[in-house]
Parts: sequence; structure tokens; C-alpha cells
Amino acid sequence: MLYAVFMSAVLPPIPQSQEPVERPGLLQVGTAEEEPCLRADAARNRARLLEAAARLVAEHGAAGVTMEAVATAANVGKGTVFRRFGDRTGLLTALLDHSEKKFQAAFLSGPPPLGPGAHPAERLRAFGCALLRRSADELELQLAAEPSPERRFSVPARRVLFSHVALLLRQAAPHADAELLAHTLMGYLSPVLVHHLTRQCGMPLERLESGWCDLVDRMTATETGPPSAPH
Amino acid sequence: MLYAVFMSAVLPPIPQSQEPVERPGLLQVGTAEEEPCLRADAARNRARLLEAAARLVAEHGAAGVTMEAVATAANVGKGTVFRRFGDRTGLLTALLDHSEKKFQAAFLSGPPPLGPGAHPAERLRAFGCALLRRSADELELQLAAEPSPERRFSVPARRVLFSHVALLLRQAAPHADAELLAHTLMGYLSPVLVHHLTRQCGMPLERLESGWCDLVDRMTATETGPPSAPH
DNA sequence: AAGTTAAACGGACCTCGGTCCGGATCGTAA
DNA sequence: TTACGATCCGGACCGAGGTCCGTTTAACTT
Repeated sequence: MLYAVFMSAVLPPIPQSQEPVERPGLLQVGTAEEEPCLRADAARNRARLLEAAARLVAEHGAAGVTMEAVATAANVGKGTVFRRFGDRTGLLTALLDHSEKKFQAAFLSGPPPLGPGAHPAERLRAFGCALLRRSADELELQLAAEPSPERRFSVPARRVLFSHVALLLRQAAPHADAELLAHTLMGYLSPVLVHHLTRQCGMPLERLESGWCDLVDRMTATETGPPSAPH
Repeated sequence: MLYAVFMSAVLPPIPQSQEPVERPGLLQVGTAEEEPCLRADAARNRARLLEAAARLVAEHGAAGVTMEAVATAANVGKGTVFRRFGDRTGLLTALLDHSEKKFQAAFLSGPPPLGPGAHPAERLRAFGCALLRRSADELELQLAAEPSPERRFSVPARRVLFSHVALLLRQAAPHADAELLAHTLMGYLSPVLVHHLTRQCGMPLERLESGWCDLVDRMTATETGPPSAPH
């Protein structure tokens, strides 16, 4: 008993794991229908909520998307929003899900140079430029949908992008630490950086794109000499 | 009048600008004394608050550092905490300020290879490895002190690090877009990435250090061919 | 059609970051 | 020492995210 009290003070409260919340972001090959088999009322409310959220974004910007406001606008209880989307980040992510899947389809199975067929380095360049442009639109939502630091790298959508970059990088620079380089490249494409450079520093998107291509060239250049030891 | 109402709905509420809150992070060359000339009681409370905060971090981790808890532990009102440090991020940043200044001193005026005297590329390698090690300790605090996305690049401490990297980069790779490359490099050293790679992926710090040196080598390698056009 | 159950609902409730302002306190000038 | 004004203090207050749990309801069974 004492042990239980002690543990409960140290460990996270309870796994709980009833987990009815959806995990968007993965491109599913099969049915193009609605994600899971929701109960009729649940599906209806989900649609209402997404519509209401989109309207709020259009009217008051991402900052105006309060969980309570969305619930009210959708004529639904607050608890329902959280049950469906887990948290605010989940809701915002769901709003981005459509464009996300379109993008995944483009580089997974679309035409070259983004899709399969072109040389890896070429695909990398195209990938970055496309992602930069996508981030430039939707910037506000992308920023607002940024998850908390702990989860940032676990988000399915992000893992897909990362894996793709790592894969291309392994082909284009076989002797490098592709995983670390991929993280570096992904950092360059992150919405926060894009926001800072374009909105706060006023850089034109073209400069970011040139920078990306230069970056890819450096990453995939013929191998450097023997690696120098760390300090 | 209508105009005023309209504006007040669009613009941020009021500049307010009474701004008694401190701006830590800059290394001041002159007096090593306490930052501004605070009133006696203010200085006393500031010290109490920092001590209380540090104790809470030690006891319950960064997540246990609630503004109210800190205030209570310091026998001080909640408003006082905000008046002194602005917000939670400010308080956490203040906790890191000492180590921050030590680090700044090391690469601004310390002995080579970190400080002036060594070749730029060499200094860059040393800089990254040192920053990686510093982030590895203090990781929890660094993460908790991460500001909101909009301010992330405006924080003085971060600007100092960035400027330093950009400066060295301009020397080591004169023909590149040093600013963009510097942002890329800084991303590699960001606490969130370090946390993910070391804590969530279990990578040893040595691998991150090797990766950094490799990265620097690629950035400062002899110029690549003519830049390819963006896609 | 009635019964059963798992799922969904809704809103009261909690926590925590952040604001506000009347009142207490310090430093200084007379 | 007293008086005064700038600075600081404190805690009530607010908004928003997130949780909980008693109630309702869709879907399936008999």
C-alpha cells in the first residue's frame, strides 16, 4: 500500500490506454473512405467539429481556435472534442491531414522528380522545395499544430517525411551517417524556421530554396576525407 | 471611433511597455555584479525565487516548477514571479543564465580551439561539441525553457550563439549563404533534437559529436560546383 | 420489438499560466 | 525625521487546456 502511494507519486498517473483518439498522418493504400469505423453520431460530430474548426481558423486565425469555441460552434460538448482528437494539437493536425496525405502520395508514388524514378539527390532537391512551398502556405496552421517537444519526433506524419529523407540520403551519400544528416535536413524545413526566415527576416522563398539545394549538394558531395575526431 | 474598435480587435491589445522584466542572456563585459539596480526587497525576492525554483527542479524535475509553487516556496506572491521574470520561460532561462554566460565567455574570449586563435572550421567543431555536451547536461531545463515558436529565434542567448556560428561560417565558407547554413547547424544542436537522439533513440553522445564534425566538414568543404536552380 | 452493451456524449471541474490593481515598502529629498 | 513618489508586492481573478464520470444512444442480438 505504501509502495503504491510511493509509485503513484513518481510514475505518470495511469497508462489508462482506452485510446479512442485517431492517429492521422499515415497514408493508407486501401479504402479511401473515412478513417476508422466510427459510430454514426461520432462520425457526424467529427465532421461538424472539423468544419467548425476550419471556419474558426478562417475567421479568427489559428489562435482563435479554442477547444471550447470549436465545441460550441459545432453544437457539441467539450469532452467530445478531446475524445475525438486527443488534444488541441490533434485537432489542428487533423485539419492539415488532407494536404499531408496529398504530399505523401506525391513523393511516394507520384511522377519524378518528386516521386520514384529520378536520382536520389534530384528527388531530395525536389522534396525540399515542395515542402518549403507547402509550409509557406499553411504556415500559421503548421506552427499552431507543432506538438510539444517530447512528441515532436514521434508524430507519424513527421516520421514519414524523415524516413523518406533518410532513405534518399542513404542512396545519395552511402558512407555518411544518413540518420543524423536527415535530421539536419528536416530541421531546415521545419515550419518554425521557415516562419522565422520568411516572416520575421523577410527572406524570399527563392532564397530558402536555393539554400536547400546547396545544402543537399553539400550533403551528397563526394565523401570528405577521413572524419576528424570529436573534441 | 469605429476605427478604433476595429483596430483594437486586430492589433495586439496594448503595447503597455512598463517592462520591469529582465532580459538575461547577454554577457556584459563590465561589472560582474547583479544585473540591474533592483530595489532591496526586489533583489531579495529575486534571489529567493531562483533558489526556490532550483530546489523544485532538483526535487520534482522541471515539470514540477509551477509558477505558483515557486512563489509559495519562496514566500512570495505569484504576481511577483511574473513581474520579475515575465513568464515561465523567463524564470527557467534565468536558471540557465549562469552556465550560459560561462559558455559565452568560453567561445568569445577563452583559449583555443573554442576561443579566438584557432582556424574557423576548427573553432566550429569545438563549438558544436562543447554545446552538445552542455545540452546533454541541463537537457531537462533546456527543454522546459524552450520559448514559444514565435520568440524562439529572438531570444538573446540564442542570437549570440547563432551570430557566432554565422561569423565563423562566413570565414570558413566565404562563398556560401552563411546565414542559412548557420541556422541549419544550430538546428542540429538544438536541445529538442539532442533530447530525441540521446534519450529517445539512445544514441551515444560521441555519435552526435562525430556527426557534428562531419557536418562542419561538409559545410566548409571547398565550394561545390555552380548552384543548381531550385525546383 | 425489446434487451443488452460498448461506445459516445456533455458539461462540471481541475490546474496552471498570465493579468490586474489596491495597498505596502523602499529610497530619497527636505 | 518626516514626507513623498516611484517601485514593488500579493492574491483575487480570468481564460484555456485537459480530465472525469454519470447519462444517453447507436448498433447488434434474440
